[in-house]
Amino acid sequence: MLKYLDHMDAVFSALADPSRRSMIDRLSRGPASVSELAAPLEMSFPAVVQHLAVLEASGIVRTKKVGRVRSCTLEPGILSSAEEWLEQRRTTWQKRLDRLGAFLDDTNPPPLPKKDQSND
Amino acid sequence: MLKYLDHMDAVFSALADPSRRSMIDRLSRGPASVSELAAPLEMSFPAVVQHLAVLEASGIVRTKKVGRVRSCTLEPGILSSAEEWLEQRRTTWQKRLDRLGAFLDDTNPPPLPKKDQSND
DNA sequence: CAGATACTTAAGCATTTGCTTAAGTATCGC
DNA sequence: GCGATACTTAAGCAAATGCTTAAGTATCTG
Repeated sequence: MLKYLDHMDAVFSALADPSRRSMIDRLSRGPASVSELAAPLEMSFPAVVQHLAVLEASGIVRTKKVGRVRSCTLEPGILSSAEEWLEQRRTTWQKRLDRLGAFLDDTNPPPLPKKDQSND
Repeated sequence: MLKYLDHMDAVFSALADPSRRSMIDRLSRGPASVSELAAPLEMSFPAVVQHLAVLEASGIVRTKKVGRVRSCTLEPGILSSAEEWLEQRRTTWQKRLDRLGAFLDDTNPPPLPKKDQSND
């Protein structure tokens, strides 16, 4: 397997598949066995196991085998890290817009404190 | 190109590549031409154009050609939608933990405030 | 107009991904 | 023990991905 230079690669790659997102969705409601994760998915059991391996490699899911059942749980911190990456870029963009707005306000001061519409 | 059943596929797939994330990062600081996006990336120009096409298909980036220069801008709403998907699952998980905690508090009042834990 | 700049398009190729089937192995319940 | 259950592992394959080079086409600049 190829090693990810950036861990975000693994996280966003794992999130990029609808079957894997459905597994995450299921696990957000509580731990589940591999069979439970597989039940709603229309694919072979080994295919589900492979998806699970991707989720586990990314750190999104942790599993632990008890007897013959593998129990899977969500690791919410990893989802947070992805959220933070997105938030950071989005807010950088937003701040830039705010600065631009302030600059325009300074350069060209507000003429009338009207609320409804501008005309002329 | 294959049509995505779920638009989140396109968004998270686009985010899964480090070159594309670096392009998003650059664009979060303001609009840029394709050449500007390509400059820090150690790959051929057509490769960058292909990455840009992925970003544009996902809706994360919008582009507009002015003269011979294609100007690229970030579409922050798409990043928000990805953020919301993650937040929703993470908070569903968190709420479940909170409910579980409340249940345990009701059933079995707190004995000792321990901080350590080990398992496996 | 001519040459430089900024993409654009097409073809090809190695690797990765997402499945499949066909085998295992390791508990569990009687 | 013995069959059912719950995975596990391996091999194979079609399609998608991430590049490449080699050619375009516009649009500026002098």
